[in-house]
Amino acid sequence: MTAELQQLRDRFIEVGGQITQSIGLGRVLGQVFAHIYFSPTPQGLNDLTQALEISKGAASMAVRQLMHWGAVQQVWVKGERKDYYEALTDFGSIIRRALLDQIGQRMETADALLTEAERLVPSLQKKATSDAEAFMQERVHKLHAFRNRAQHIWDSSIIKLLLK
Amino acid sequence: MTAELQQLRDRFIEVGGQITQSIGLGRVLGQVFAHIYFSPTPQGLNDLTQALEISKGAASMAVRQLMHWGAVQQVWVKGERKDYYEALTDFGSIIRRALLDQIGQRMETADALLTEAERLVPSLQKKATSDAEAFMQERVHKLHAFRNRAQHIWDSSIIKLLLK
DNA sequence: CAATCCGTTCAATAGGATTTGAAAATAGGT
DNA sequence: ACCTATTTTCAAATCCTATTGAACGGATTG
Repeated sequence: MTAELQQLRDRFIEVGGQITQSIGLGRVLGQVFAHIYFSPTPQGLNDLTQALEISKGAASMAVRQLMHWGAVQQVWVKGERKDYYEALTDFGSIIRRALLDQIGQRMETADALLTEAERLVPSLQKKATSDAEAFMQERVHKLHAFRNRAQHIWDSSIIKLLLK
Repeated sequence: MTAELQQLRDRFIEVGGQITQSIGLGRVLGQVFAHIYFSPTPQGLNDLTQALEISKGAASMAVRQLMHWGAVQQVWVKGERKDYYEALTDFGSIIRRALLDQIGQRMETADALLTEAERLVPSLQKKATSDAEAFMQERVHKLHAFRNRAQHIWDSSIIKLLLK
């Protein structure tokens, strides 16, 4: 491989790390995927620790996360005891799974709170509502309306990504 | 305001902080917005520092960020010198602006790299390409293809959010 | 079955991001 | 023009998260 190509590859690894870092997944994850993605041969943990100068633990964790999202798969290299990995390239599926995994629970947390708020707030309508209570009602209501719209947009975007 | 309502409000503030925290925007941002959103009257920096127990600096920065995304607007309270803020409720627009702002540059960075890669890689086709070079070509090509599709999905999702 | 090789775990640490708070800048009032 | 109230800035400190690496467990080999 020419020095030029190697340099390009390193840049991809760097940018991959920046991207995952910036979305709160840690630098290593993106770097590991980029490294494997640009490796013509399956890569073992050793290869990762050496190429990226990270610890075995970090490599192990990153690879497991990537497997969980189907970004990487284990391959069998005959005559070798080590685990080897290669990249999968259906980015749509990968991102879809990662998004569902990452954002799913947060949506549930927010949903739970909204549901509780709805349970509490409508009961106010019966009382002679103070200004403060009426205001609270309106705010919760607006939030609820947006939640429904967001849900819809979210679902249809996810489906789009899912389809080839 | 009843104790129950106050408690609910605090929970929204807490969850708001968790959400912005988890997407790498810092806890304060979400808390400040939630506080203002659930305040019937315009809020000054003092109100924020007291209610959320944060420093004046943090409050100032959070408010400015929120203004930049149109999540909050300054309002004039007559007879007061302080700046007061109230929440805007067009969440679609707010999120759209925040996304464009946050993800925009990253996309550009990645784009620049891909463009450079494309510039470098096609030139390889003329040479007698080694296996390594052919492989690199294929990988860059797949990435490029995805980029185009992602661009399309991104744009149409953004437009959906934009429209009421 | 002892020795070795790998992968995983997790407490400790390093590194980085967030927050503070004092100082500087700005705007308002007299 | 000065004084005061308020906001903004940014270096320093704090807090938190990602990463390390030693210890463990499981699996393979001779």
